[in-house]
Amino acid sequence: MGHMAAQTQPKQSEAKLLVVEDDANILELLSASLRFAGFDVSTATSGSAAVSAAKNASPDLVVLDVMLPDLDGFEVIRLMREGGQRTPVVFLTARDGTEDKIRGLTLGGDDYVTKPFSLEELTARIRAVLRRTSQGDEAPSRLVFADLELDEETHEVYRAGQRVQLSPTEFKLLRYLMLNANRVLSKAQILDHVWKYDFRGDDNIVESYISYLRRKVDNVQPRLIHTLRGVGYVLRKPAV
Amino acid sequence: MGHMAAQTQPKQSEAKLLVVEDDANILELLSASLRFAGFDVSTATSGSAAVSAAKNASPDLVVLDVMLPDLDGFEVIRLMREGGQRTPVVFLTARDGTEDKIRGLTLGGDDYVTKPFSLEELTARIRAVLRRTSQGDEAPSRLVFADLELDEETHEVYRAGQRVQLSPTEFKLLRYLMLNANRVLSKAQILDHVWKYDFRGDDNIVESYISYLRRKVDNVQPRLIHTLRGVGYVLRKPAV
DNA sequence: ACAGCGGCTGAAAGTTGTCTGAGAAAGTAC
DNA sequence: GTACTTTCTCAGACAACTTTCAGCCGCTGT
Repeated sequence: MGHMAAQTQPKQSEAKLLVVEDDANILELLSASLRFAGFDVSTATSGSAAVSAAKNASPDLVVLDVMLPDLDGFEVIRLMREGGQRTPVVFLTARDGTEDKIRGLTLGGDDYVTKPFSLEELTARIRAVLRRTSQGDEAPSRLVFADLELDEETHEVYRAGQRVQLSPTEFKLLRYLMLNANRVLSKAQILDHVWKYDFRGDDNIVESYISYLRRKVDNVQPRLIHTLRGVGYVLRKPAV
Repeated sequence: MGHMAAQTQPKQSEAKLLVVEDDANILELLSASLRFAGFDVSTATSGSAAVSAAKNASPDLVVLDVMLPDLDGFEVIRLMREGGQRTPVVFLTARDGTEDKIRGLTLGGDDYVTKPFSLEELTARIRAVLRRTSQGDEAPSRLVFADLELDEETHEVYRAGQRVQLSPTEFKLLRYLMLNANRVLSKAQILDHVWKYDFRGDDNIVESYISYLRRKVDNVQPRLIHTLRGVGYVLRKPAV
C-alpha cells in the first residue's frame, strides 16, 4: 500500500473560538496556534469587548483569561449568559495566590488551565469541552493508530492490547504524535507544543522522552516511532 | 477488555426546573451546573417574576430562594398554590431564623438546603424530591458499582456486603465518585461539586478525604479508587 | 577511514505531586 | 459544661516525574 500520506492539517472541527486575553504576546501565541490547529479564531483584549464579540460572532467556545483589565472572567460569562448564550468556556488562570480562591470553574462543563500552559494542554482541554458539550452525537475521545490506542478521557494507553502506564509528559507527547501521525515533527516543534511556553531547556529533553516512549509503547514490532536524522520524528507504519 | 466506558452524561431526568434567586452569581452557578446535570432550567430573579414563570413554564420543581427583593419565598409559594399549582419546592435559605419557618412548610414533600450549600447537596435533594413526588415510575435510590453499594435514602454504604459508616462529607464524596464512575475527576472538579461554594481552602482536603474513603471502603481487593497523578481520581475496576 | 555531528540512553540530581499522621478548630450530642 | 465526632490544616516522608549531563554509538560526508 506504499504511501498515501493524507497531508491534511490537523483539522479540529472548524469550531469557532473566541480568545480573550489582554497580554499581547500570549494572545498572538494562542491565536496563531489555534488557527493552525484548524479553529476559526476571533479575539478580544478586554472583558467588554469580549461580551460584544461573543454576541456578534456567537462562538462555539470561549478561551477566557480570568484576569482582565476591566471586567473579570466571571462577569464576562455572566453577561454573556444573561444574553441567553450558553457558550462553554476554557478559563486561563495564573498560578499565583489568587488561584486557590478561584472556584466554580469546572461547573457547567467548563474547564480551566493554569498559566504557564503548553499548547497541547490547552487544545486538549478545548477539545474535551467541545466533545462534552456538543450534545448527543459523537464522542471520539479515543485516538487509534495501528495497534496503539490512547483514550483522552480516561488517560488509558494500550499497545497491542496491553495496558501501558505513562507519565503526564509521556502521555502528552504520545498524544501529540498520534494527532500528527504521518507528519514529521521537529524537536523544536514538539518542544513548542508539548512543553509549557516558558520552558527554557534544551532539545535533548525531547530525545529523552522519545526514548522513554519507545521503551514503553514501541518495544514491539512493528516499530511506529521513527527518527529522521537531522529533521525530527514521525509516527508511522513502516513501509511495506 | 479495552473499552466499555458507558459514555453517558449524568443525564438526570430531563425534568423542568425553575430556579428563583436574586443573587446573579449564585443564579449563574446554579443554572450552569443544573443544566449540565441534565435538567431543563428556566430562571427568575424576583418573586413576582417567579409566579408568572411558574404559570407559563409549569416546571416539575422549583428551586426557590426564600429571601427575595419583592415577595418572599413563602408568598411566592402561596400565590402559586392559589393558582392551583402543586409544584414541589426545594427552598434555599440562610442559616438564620427563617430556617425554622421552612421546616413547617416542608411536610408536604418539599425540602430545603441552607446557604452556603454544595452542588451535590442540592442536586441530591432535587433528585430525592422528584423521586418522591413522581410516584409510580420510581427512580432507583441505590447506587451500585462493582461490590460497592450506596443508598441515597438511608445513607447506608456497603463494600463487599459489609456495612461501612461514613461521615457526611465522606458520603457526599463517595456518591459523587459513584455518580461519575469511570470518569476522571480533577481535584478542582471535586471541590466545586462536593464542597460548599464558599470553601476557600486548598485541594489537599480532597486528598485527605480520598484517603479516609480508601481506608473505609477501598481496603479490599480489587481497588476501585485510583489516582491519576497530575490529573485526578477515578472510580473504576482495575484494567483487565 | 576518520572526523564530526546528531541522536540515544543510563544515571544522577532536582523538582513536584500525593499520601497520611497529628492535631487544631468547629460543630454536635448529652 | 464535657465528651465526642467531624472538618480542615499542616508538614514530613515518600514516590514519581522531570531535567540535565556525559559518554557512546552510528551515520554522513569528505
